[in-house]
Amino acid sequence: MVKVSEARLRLLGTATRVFYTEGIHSVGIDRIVAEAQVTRATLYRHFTGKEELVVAYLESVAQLERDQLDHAITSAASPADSIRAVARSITTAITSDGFRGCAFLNAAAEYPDPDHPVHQAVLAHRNWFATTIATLFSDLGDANPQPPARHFVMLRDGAMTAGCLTNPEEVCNTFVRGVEGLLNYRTATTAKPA
Amino acid sequence: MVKVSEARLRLLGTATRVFYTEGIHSVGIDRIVAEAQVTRATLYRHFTGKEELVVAYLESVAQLERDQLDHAITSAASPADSIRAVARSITTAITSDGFRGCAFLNAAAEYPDPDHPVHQAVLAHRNWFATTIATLFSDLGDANPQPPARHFVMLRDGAMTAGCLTNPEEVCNTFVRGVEGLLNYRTATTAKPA
DNA sequence: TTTCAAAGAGACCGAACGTTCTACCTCTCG
DNA sequence: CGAGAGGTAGAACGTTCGGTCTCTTTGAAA
Repeated sequence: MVKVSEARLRLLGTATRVFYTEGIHSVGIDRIVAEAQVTRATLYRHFTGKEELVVAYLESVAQLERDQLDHAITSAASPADSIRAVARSITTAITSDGFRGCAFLNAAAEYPDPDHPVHQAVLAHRNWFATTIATLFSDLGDANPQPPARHFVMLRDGAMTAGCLTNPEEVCNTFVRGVEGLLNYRTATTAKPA
Repeated sequence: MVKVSEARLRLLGTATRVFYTEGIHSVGIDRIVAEAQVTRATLYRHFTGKEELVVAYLESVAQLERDQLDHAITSAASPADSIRAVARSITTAITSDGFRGCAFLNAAAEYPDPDHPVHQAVLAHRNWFATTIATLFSDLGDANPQPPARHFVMLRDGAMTAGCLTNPEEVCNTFVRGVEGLLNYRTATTAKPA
């Protein structure tokens, strides 16, 4: 049994919460250290610096999303239902309390430099998501799953971004309509019975 | 003739460029003052502080977008072409050099507090955009223009956000396909000949 | 010519930033 | 028992932050 440091967990937990709700550049490590009830020295024993803490924050969120998506997909009855389950997990996120948009898109807005580790972490997670969605459309019988997958991701990005700027329910409605339209259009053209 | 301060123009110009390409919290006023070849005192003579400069930056971009959109709309032959023209202005932006996403979405990511003036400036511009698009779909003959308008905005947000994270051409392709699909679906159901 | 606002030059402020340091405590494992 | 890792506590580092200050120079209108 690997003993996971208690202080490290508190550190990463508060970092996740504070970075997500308030932004990254806006909050200093003093805030995180104080709210995690940890001293500065402890932070720098577990992380080389703020940058590494930010990357760890994003990777913890990425792990969470991967778990959620895996669960949603594997517990779906059909390929089409898998996509609907993914859509539902997105609408659930958007309508949940304290929703502040996509952690990765927000991070990318703060770290525009493509070479920066934080930006790279964002790109890595987005690549995983894109290929995962493409696999779903491939399972749906589409020979060329990229176009509908990109369409789905575009709707998802728009919904996640606008979800904390306008009425979340309306955004969710528009999103699920779009996804249903995408599924209908696909079956109407590529025509392989579900 | 109202003499517009030369220094103020330089200030706002460099602020626009630097804030857009590097983010807002990341750059201090020293950078802006230095690149604008202006002293600190001059900055604080024209703006009460950094916050006001940020708002001025966003409003200058908003003015630019309004002009572009007005021109695109008025020079279109039909209501449907107006929407296509708007879509084209978006793809043009995405594929242009130095594209870093939507200035407003990026700003919102850095200012999550809904009461903050910067956040409010973002919301104001987004409201204008939403109503403008809704008017276009209304002109297209749709009795209930909100759903397709929201769909359009969602695609736009997704495209603008992803346009600087993945291949811009692919994003544009997906976006115009989505818009065309939206127009087709609309005419196929609401059924008023163009 | 006088006047006055705009701008330049640059020192200065307190605060916050991310980071490093020493010193001491307290477990657990060998 | 003793060593060492992980934790606490807190001072301190130099830098940058946003913002204010005084003083001088410029230039055009009154």
